[in-house]
Amino acid sequence: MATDQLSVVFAALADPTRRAIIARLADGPATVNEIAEPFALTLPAISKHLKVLERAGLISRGRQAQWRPCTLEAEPLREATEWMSRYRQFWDPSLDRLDAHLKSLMKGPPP
Amino acid sequence: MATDQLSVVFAALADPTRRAIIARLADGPATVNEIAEPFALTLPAISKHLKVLERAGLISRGRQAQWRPCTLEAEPLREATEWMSRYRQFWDPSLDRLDAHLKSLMKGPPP
DNA sequence: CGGTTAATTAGCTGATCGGTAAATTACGCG
DNA sequence: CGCGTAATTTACCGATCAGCTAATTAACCG
Repeated sequence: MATDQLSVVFAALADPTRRAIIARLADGPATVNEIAEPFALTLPAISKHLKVLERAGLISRGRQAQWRPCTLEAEPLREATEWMSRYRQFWDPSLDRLDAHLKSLMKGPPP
Repeated sequence: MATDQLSVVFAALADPTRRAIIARLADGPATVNEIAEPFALTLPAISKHLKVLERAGLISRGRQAQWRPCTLEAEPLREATEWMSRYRQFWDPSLDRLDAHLKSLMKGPPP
């Protein structure tokens, strides 16, 4: 894909397994084995997904003995949402410029 | 990446060239040559990017003589935003559960 | 019809991705 | 120390991706 942060974040989200991991971490931190449990994947595969999420800044990792608990870090989601919000007028009818214009017209014509 | 629609949309957004194309189309429809003009890429490369955006449902294409004008279709952005909004509480302080709890406490303890 | 312009398709290449199996690191404990 | 458990790293594979050049299709114009 590319090297800028936003691209890395979107690329990380473009995989159902990684989105499921995020969903799991929304319920609280978890170890790698706990995260891997629901998936029909090997541990190394999960480890790679976690690395992708970490590079995107979407998770952080602690260190407790031999466990490395993962925690959701949602800040990049804010940036991604921010980028998309620039186009919100194109899909949110309540923010459509024409819609707003028509509404202002219906409130009464200018003098 | 994967085959579900959300993955396709995120994958499409995970490229700066494609995001720039979206930004361009926010100013109105454009032909392929117009879209390609600002980039140091060949036309076939742009054509491929447009196909990716089209598969993601982010653009639609008309047909006027030999021109194929592209139009922004932002509906998938709504779905993507919707998915991210599930985790909004993790980055938006005003939506944080603990934050809300503390605020309600400060308004005065229950009887 | 032939010529021009717009855009796509075909075919190739190098890079990256997602997965596995096997080896390795790191820690806790007897 | 040696063993078990957690997790990562390494090495490798097939598939997909992003880019190019060259060839092709499609539509207009004279």
